[in-house]
Amino acid sequence: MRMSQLYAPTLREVPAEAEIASHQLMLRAGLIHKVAGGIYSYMPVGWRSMKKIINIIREEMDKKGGQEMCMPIVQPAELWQESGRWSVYGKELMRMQDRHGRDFLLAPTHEEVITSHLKNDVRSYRQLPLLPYQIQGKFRDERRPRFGVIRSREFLMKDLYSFDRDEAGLDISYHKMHDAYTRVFSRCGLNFRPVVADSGAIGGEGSHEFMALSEVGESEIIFCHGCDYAATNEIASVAPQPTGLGEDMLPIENVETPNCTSVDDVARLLGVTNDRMVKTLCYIAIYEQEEKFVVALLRGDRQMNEIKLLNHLGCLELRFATDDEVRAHQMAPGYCGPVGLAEDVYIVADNEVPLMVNHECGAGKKDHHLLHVNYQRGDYRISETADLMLVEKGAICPVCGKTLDSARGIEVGQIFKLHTKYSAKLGARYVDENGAEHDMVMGCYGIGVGRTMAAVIEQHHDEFGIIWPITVAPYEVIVVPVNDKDAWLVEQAENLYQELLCHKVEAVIDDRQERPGVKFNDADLLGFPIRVVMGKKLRDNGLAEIKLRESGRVIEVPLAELAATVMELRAAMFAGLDPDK
RNA sequence: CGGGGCGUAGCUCAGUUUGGCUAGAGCGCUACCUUGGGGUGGUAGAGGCCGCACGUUCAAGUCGUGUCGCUCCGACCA
Repeated sequence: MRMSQLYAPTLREVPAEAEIASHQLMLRAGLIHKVAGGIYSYMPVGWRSMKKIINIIREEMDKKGGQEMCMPIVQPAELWQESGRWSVYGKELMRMQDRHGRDFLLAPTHEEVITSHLKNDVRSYRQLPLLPYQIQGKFRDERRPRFGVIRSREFLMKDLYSFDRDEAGLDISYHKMHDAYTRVFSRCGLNFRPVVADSGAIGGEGSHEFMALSEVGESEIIFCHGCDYAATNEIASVAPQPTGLGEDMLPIENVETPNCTSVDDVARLLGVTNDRMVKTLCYIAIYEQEEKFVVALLRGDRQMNEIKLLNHLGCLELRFATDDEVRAHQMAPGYCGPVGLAEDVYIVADNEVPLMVNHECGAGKKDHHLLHVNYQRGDYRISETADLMLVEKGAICPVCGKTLDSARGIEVGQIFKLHTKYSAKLGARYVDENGAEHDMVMGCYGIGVGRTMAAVIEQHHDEFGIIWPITVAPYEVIVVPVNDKDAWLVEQAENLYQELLCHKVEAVIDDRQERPGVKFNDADLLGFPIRVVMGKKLRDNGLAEIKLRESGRVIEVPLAELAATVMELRAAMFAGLDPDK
């Protein structure tokens, strides 16, 4: 490609709308254009990089027995009514009607369609397992699109679905995908980590997210330095650390605590630390048919993980109870406590709470708290205990007992075990060797392609621009003749360029009538892994200069060895990102 | 969805407080000259529904109402 012809609308200044480096660079390098909020075009240079990522994914999926296909993004509501998601999925699901007034949607994911195909096409265990996949656009009407292509509404995703005859088969498929994902992200040059995850609205048990480590990531991950434990903070658990262990149980005291409605205030007034308190949170759990008042108990210094609570309750939504709703259950807002609550109130406690000795808590009466409360003595009732706390840095690893650390990550992929959630609803069954019918056992496995590209840039850039790993670089080499008035120099550059093309090297020649500084800056911005500069030194000493974008290393090479050297360097870069080497 | 900020040239932004000539700058773009190893210097140009609508006024980029869009924080989310 000739730089003079390349459709790469680069920007010298940083567009005002972009906050993070990858978004700014994608805009500045002309990789993407915004069409509407959360909706982007991939421009030619950006799309070349996307195609590289797609090909890597495709190769790894095919290696594991995946079979590529393509499903529609516009789907009829009936399918989603059958699976139950038409009513469950919220406003994120883009719904619409056709000219006849029939309901359709823009697919945010494709479980329904693929499952309905398998239902029609697969009868026998002999046809399983099957691993169909596609690389398709998806649409989710995000409340708040952000960070360019990282959280967009329309996005490109690879989604593979596994269909097995039983759980053992699912385990095999799941492990295949875990391995494939590790290879995909390694080849893309990402610093990533698979972590145990919540399976969210898609449902099912067993899930890993693949996190590209980055400070601008939207997810927090909790991991252990002492062992392999790593999980999203949505699901991370810890070893319980109840306070007061070994103390004698003291009699309950009712004390006045005027105007102290927060844990901090009360603890300060009583002269205890927050971890000696139990906080009582009142929620309204919203189910499809009903609403339920829920009291949740947590050690005073912990934060509630509402995702855990929501999953535990099995409800659709969760909100704080209003002051009136709290009063309706014989409690005072700001002074709630579990002691003396009516029998019909559902009380769920974090695992730590029932083990705590002599804790303080609200008295259920305005301006009063109770001291030395003990569940084990029967001071109050708990309906159920569960893991409810939000795990933070510094907590204790549930596996090895060491201290946990935290980091932020961009979620570039996720794998789920769906089990029979969709096959049962949609009737995707097969007959085994004994003639018995079973639901197929499913898994689903997604990779955000655009997000992966953004994560690569987020991890590989400097103040001058993008530093592409060669495996996903739009072009591999740029040839820069320094002086376009020097015919001999231009000719040498052309020769090299043609020779590289002959060897299937993806090369660009900067044939623009620009100052060297302009060419160098654009080369840095666009992030070509290898830059060849031909200038004065070539004329005077017969030496061209090769500069590597990543290390900044400069090598001076005689003209005769130039092409061979470029190809060696290129091969070494590929080898460095090959998980088999 | 709640709260804040912003919509003026392709991009970054002045101008709006206190309404008043023909709406500005830098970058980019076009032509020519100059320069030729890190965004060279110069000359001449092109480029604007001042987001949209309605209203107030002799007069609106500037004031009011509405609306659309963008953005940040929060809530939420495979």
